[in-house]
Amino acid sequence: MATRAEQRERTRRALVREGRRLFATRGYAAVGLSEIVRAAGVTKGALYHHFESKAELFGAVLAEVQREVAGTVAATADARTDPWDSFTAGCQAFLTATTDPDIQRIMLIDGPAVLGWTEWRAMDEAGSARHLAEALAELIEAGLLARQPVAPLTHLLSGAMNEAALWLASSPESLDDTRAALTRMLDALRSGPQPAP
Amino acid sequence: MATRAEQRERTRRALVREGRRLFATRGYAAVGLSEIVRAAGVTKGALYHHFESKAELFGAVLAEVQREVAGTVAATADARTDPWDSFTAGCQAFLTATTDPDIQRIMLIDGPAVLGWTEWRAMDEAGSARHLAEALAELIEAGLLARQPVAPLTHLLSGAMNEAALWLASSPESLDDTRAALTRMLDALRSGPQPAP
DNA sequence: CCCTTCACGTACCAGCGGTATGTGAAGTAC
DNA sequence: GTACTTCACATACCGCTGGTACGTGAAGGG
Repeated sequence: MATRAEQRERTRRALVREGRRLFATRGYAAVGLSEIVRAAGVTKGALYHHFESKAELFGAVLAEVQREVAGTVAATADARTDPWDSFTAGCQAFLTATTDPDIQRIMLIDGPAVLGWTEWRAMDEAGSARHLAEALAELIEAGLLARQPVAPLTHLLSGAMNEAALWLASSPESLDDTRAALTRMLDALRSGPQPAP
Repeated sequence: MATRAEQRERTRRALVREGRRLFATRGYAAVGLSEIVRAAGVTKGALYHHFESKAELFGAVLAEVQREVAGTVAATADARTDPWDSFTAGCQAFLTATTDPDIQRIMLIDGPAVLGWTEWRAMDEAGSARHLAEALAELIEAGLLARQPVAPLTHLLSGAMNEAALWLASSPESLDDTRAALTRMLDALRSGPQPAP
């Protein structure tokens, strides 16, 4: 019917896809493995052949989500030429992407609790947070931000946007206000030659 | 041996105390009820007489932690007379308090995942986040911050400090840099008459 | 054609959160 | 004092969960 590598890939994809769907809608703790394997059309033997634990399956799901968000942010930022414009556009894109409740549940709510904050941070660093750190470093080099260590500022801004996105999920009417507040905060940090308003 | 109210209070305190200790050191999911009740010197019957579920016990623990942190922040802020000084000192106090890994695990890592973000937010709002919102409102009234909706800025700053504290737990050598970055961010937001540096 | 490998399926288990019920001391009315 | 009620637990038990040991049949290699 198919080669082994193909079959393996298909099963793995099905598990990650259904796991993601269920984890997103009901949360990591509330969904059992039996439900996941049933939805994926396989058994627990298959799941434990691909993943060492329930947490590792969740890790694969989270990695996928991180890649998507990072891709969206990078695409938005790369579409701009002006460094500062690229930076702020990337931040707004991140805020938009992470306002999706499904992404939130996996990436921001369950992620740290299931994998531990350290591992979660490592995955975030491999995703959108890396873009943020690089962008900040470039802005400092270009003189648009005060010269300072990049890491603390990265975490401050990353945390600010994460929390803002979570809040927006329950207060969507505040989207414009929050965008404005974020822009105000970013602009306030700006130094050096300002463009005409 | 004792009145019923006294006994009840003692048992409840023991459960919350041991629950907090175990949740803090090993995380909510990794510690079983049997271990908690054994440490508290009671049985599961006692636990379920006081709390409706494991999650509710965790909620009581989280409430206690929130009260402590909020108390520390309020005490620090109230000790200053100048509004802006009071505000920044409160923020730094929050950063210091939440750098404790035990507090982090309960308040920032497991809290949202166990209780759900909405309920977690409500408890945060009842704790230190309320002080933050009030302080920001006063600063706006005093003309030290640009007139703007308070809620978005509250969440941006709250998230920034939460994430910074979590990061500091794994990078304690960056404490000074992070404090400086936070101060820089807060000062950047300031408007109106600046004092002489 | 045979042997090995591998991608699962099957059967099972310890331990978990949660519950129904028992029990004895603390409180209460007379 | 005594009979009755309330309450703060203890005991015994259950369904279900994540995890594991082992079986199986098709794919791949010589």
